[in-house]
Amino acid sequence: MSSMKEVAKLAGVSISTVSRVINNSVPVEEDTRKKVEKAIKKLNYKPNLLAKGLRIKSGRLIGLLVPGTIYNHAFASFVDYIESNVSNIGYNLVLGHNRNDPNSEAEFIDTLIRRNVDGIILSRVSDESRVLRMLDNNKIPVVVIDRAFTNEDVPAVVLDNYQAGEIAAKHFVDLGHKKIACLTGPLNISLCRERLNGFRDTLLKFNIDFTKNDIYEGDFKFESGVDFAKEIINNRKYSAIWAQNDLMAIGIINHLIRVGYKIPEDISIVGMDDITFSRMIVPSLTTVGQPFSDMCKSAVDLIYDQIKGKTIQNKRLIFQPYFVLRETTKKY
Amino acid sequence: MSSMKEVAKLAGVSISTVSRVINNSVPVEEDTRKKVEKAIKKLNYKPNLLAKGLRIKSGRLIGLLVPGTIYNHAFASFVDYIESNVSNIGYNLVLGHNRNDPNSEAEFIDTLIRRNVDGIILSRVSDESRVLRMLDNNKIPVVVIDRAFTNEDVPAVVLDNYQAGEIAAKHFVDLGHKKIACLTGPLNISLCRERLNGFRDTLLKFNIDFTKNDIYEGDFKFESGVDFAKEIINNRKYSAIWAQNDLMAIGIINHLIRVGYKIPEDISIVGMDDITFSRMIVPSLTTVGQPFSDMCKSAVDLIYDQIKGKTIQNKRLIFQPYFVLRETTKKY
DNA sequence: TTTTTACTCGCAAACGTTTTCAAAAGAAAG
DNA sequence: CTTTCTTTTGAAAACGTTTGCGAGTAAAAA
Repeated sequence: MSSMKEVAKLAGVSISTVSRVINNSVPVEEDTRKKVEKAIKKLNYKPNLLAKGLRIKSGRLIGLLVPGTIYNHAFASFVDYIESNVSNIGYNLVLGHNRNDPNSEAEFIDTLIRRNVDGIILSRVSDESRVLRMLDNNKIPVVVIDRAFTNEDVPAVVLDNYQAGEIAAKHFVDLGHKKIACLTGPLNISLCRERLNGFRDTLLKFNIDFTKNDIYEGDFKFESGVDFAKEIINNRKYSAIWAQNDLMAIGIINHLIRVGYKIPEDISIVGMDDITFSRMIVPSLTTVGQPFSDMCKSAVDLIYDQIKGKTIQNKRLIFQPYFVLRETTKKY
Repeated sequence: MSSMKEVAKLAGVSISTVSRVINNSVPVEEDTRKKVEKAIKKLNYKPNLLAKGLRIKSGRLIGLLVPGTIYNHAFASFVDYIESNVSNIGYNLVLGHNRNDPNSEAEFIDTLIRRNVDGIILSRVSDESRVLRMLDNNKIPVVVIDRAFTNEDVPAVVLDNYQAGEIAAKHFVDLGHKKIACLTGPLNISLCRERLNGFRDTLLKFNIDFTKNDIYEGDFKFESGVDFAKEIINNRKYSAIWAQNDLMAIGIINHLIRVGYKIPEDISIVGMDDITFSRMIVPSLTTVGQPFSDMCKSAVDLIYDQIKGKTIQNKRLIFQPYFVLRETTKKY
């Protein structure tokens, strides 16, 4: 790798001049600019990003912490979309998995800081307060996506989860269902409760019976859906089920089909997320989608605004879920 | 962020001493070590990685280039597994998507070099020769995963794709199928041809008719499977189909079920990859699996060996596919 | 012509580390 | 009591950039 010094020597100018034509921070005479540019081309020179970063205190990096993409396809989308947007604004993405281990999570954040990252995007954090403590010592732009912090000061890109519940419930109401269950995610997670609230409130508004007993707590995994299905088939109590993510919905469908149910004839099922696979199964999954692509774009926009020093007016960007009618639901 | 200078001042020693206790490169007296360690703790000091990297010419980063994980779930696994292993050896992962655009691909590699990455892992490259040219100017450890370069000098972690074809074919043979088709990936990709060769050779060895006409070229996407299914249902010619990845297999199944086929009663289908979703559909997909986790571990091991200066004996690590019997195949 | 102003450019410090070299101090040997 | 050898430490250069300051030159104003 050639350095500025070599470019400078070849062009017969000083290092500072080379720097100036590269960043064109200060006007340099057309003549010398040409010379420098020629030298740069000839040596195929590219500025070293560590040196630059050290000097200007910016690693030109954005960190992304995800819970791991294998068991939840939704996060694979996050990684993809975020990388694209990060790349679009001229940064690189350094990726870390939260292994449900606060320590390795903290260690990752730590290396990010030590790399002078310009921003950090977090989705699902093991230890919120610890992360926050690490972060606001150093003034690093942050945004959480998918799950807001309880601390309302940290910018967040989230879904209107309450409305997601409303949408699912409304769909069941429209179809005339009366016996409805909900398979939630872990209820210590607030977005699961919000979804549930929207769902419950809407059902009650339409005078549909829905009690504690109709709520089942899952863990967002496929098996969780299977287990739930096993649990409810004994008493054919429900005609409709909302699972709070597609993976669990697919688990439910999987088991119900296996034991001979017809879907949607025997039971209607709605998922949530609209992962790519939900349209690939038969019957294809009716679901409440999240605009992942838009949310990711907003997340890095929000980081970028902070980098540029804009004060962000709206700390919480709320996106609306959309309804995807497919084949797993039917009039009662 | 505090710096070495502050630690040094607080501990009443020189910067060099601080450096020495941190890297314990050179013995320092127990007394002063204690003092320094106390100061480090007190200031919560962590070495800046840009400065360090600049000095020792190592960004402590490993770059990963993938084609994008959204449309092919297999690559989501790659990202996950690679990140885990990279993290295990104390490095961070910087992720880039090859957008099927040689230019943005080149630009990504370029920034990696400018960041003094210690290694680069490539899976699916748009412009092999260009990437190679960029890479061996600078002596950066490289390994390709999933798809080997034609240049046999660059270390590769690949599947025994020929054997994958054999496994699929053998299974059909064992089940007594005679009319067999293959939906391949893009045939300009060598691994697709290898898979096909293994498949074809095995069928022919068992005197099963298999000609050009039984080969259909897909593009590894779901829709490709659907289209293929549409094409073949008119003449119920085949009793068994091998799709060269699960996504296409799922597409085939999807459409066949839709038009009333029973699987595996009417037709047997085998996929390839063993992505997480292949066990979640009904019927679950019989498939030829790739040991992604092991392959990724080997890939970063191979990088690590190169970083450590070991000369790697075996430039091509070949992994064996495994067979996963599920529900989409049946005796003829 | 002399003075002022504007424009280019180079020097050198700085960013936060590592590492070579040598100095200081203490221990061992003569 | 020197001399020599170890051991521990600090000073300073280096990694490759950016940037404040001032010098030099040319153009504009007096």
